[in-house]
Amino acid sequence: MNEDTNRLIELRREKAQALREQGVNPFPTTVSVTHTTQQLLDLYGEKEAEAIEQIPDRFAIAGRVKGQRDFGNVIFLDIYDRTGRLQVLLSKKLIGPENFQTFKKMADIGDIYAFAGKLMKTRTGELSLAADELTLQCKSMRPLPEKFHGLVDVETRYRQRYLDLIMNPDVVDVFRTRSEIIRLMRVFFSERDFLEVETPMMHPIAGGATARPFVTHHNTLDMDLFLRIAPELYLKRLIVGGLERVFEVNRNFRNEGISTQHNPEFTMLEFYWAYATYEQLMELTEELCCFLAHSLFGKLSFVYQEREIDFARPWKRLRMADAVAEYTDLSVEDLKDAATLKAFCKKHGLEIVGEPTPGKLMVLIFEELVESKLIQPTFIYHFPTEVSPLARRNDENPEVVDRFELYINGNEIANAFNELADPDDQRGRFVAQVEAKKAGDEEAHEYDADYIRALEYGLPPTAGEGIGIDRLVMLLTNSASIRDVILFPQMRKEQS
RNA sequence: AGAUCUGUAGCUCAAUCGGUAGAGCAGCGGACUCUUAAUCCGUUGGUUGGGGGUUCGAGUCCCCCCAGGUCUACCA
Repeated sequence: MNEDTNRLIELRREKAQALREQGVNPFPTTVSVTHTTQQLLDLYGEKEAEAIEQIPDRFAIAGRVKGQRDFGNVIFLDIYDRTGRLQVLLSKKLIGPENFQTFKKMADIGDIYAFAGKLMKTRTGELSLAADELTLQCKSMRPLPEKFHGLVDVETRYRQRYLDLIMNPDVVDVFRTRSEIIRLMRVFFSERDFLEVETPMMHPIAGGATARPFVTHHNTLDMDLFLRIAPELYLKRLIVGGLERVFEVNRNFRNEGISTQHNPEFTMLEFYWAYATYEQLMELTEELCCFLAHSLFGKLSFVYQEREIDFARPWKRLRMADAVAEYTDLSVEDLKDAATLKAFCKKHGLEIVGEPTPGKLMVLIFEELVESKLIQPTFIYHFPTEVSPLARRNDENPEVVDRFELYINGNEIANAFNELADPDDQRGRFVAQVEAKKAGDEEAHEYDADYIRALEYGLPPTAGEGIGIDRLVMLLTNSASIRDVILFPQMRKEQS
């Protein structure tokens, strides 16, 4: 139905107009509030009725009216503020017949009111505010969803998150937890002397990851810019600058598909630690995740989608080659032979593009056949050099880099490595990427000359890591879709 | 991008084989001074996502389009 002709909205408009004519502004400035609903419950919820009656103070709360039980000369209201719910008792006796009548005629579920009065206990023993004063704080023009089933429609929940938040307390909890996780991360890194920084979101060169970027344009400079796909190259410039320990919590933008695991803009924690190695990052990652789980749950295990996830340390560590050997019938020796790997891929229906190296084939097999089986936290390390253009080679085996990814519940949660500090090696890797790009690899890196210049000044031995916050929040809030942990997930345009 | 499912009143859902579009809640009118989805009586509300087709007749069958969910692909 056309929203402009909806009779429920029309009725509320008429009520607002009637209020104006009575001298009541339906959209006033605020009145002072003394307590939240939770404060009152904490202070007086357990007290006996007699004790409550002795309290001479008046209290003022404000919130949305979400429920109403009308008994003629007395009305019970469910008032919700950010902390929870309190019952308000409105009676003709206390507020006077005129106010009482006005409320009955003009108030709707969804309106926001402030109430002041003394506390009381009802016959059922529930702490309630017996209002002797009420002030409309906002006239709501739209009816809320039904009180029992609430708002279920997933599309409406995402498009109108405000309504989702009004109706579904579980959703509020998820976003409170998300906020708490990010707060704890800041505590964790601050305690370890990491400096929080903000680096550009608009990059002249989209670097630091392999992904297709969003392109935008700066009019005055008349230049195309890319929304960042990763902050990595800027954060490492800061390590060159001597900051030594930095972290950033911010959005990355990747012009890729949307799924339960992917949103075009997503939040990444990246941190860089000079004079540390990726082995130390594994330790730090375990510490961080355990700190989060312990802070949230008071223990290290939790259930995700009916599966028990256990953060108890130490976490499993597997070289990628060993992981592939463990989860397939290939041997570590087979992994060096392109022909064997190609045959294996063909047998398992894995699509091969071009003439990949054994390393690339191993990664393909890993991603297709192994990843999803890594349920408990597992570090996979020693990635092939050719898929890791910014990572330092392993000293014993230059074919692999000192890099790991963390998998939990079959999902990549973190990616980390010893940073490549050798500017000539880095230049060579960029050149290889540029050639891959010319050969049609849309996601290959571009050549970043200033980054090479920075490396030429000297990057101390550094390890760096990125942690996908949305996915970690999914795990820790038992959310099945990334859209459930992003307040306003990306949607197509709504039909008018 | 492909496969598949879904879209009916403000919300949550019905509607048998293709045969008069219905309920609960909300709303509106009324009763009620202790309820917790209050209760009771009465009652309004529909271009069935949009467009086209088949048919005597379409919410239902067919085609196109729009939006969403899930899986796959890309990716973190």
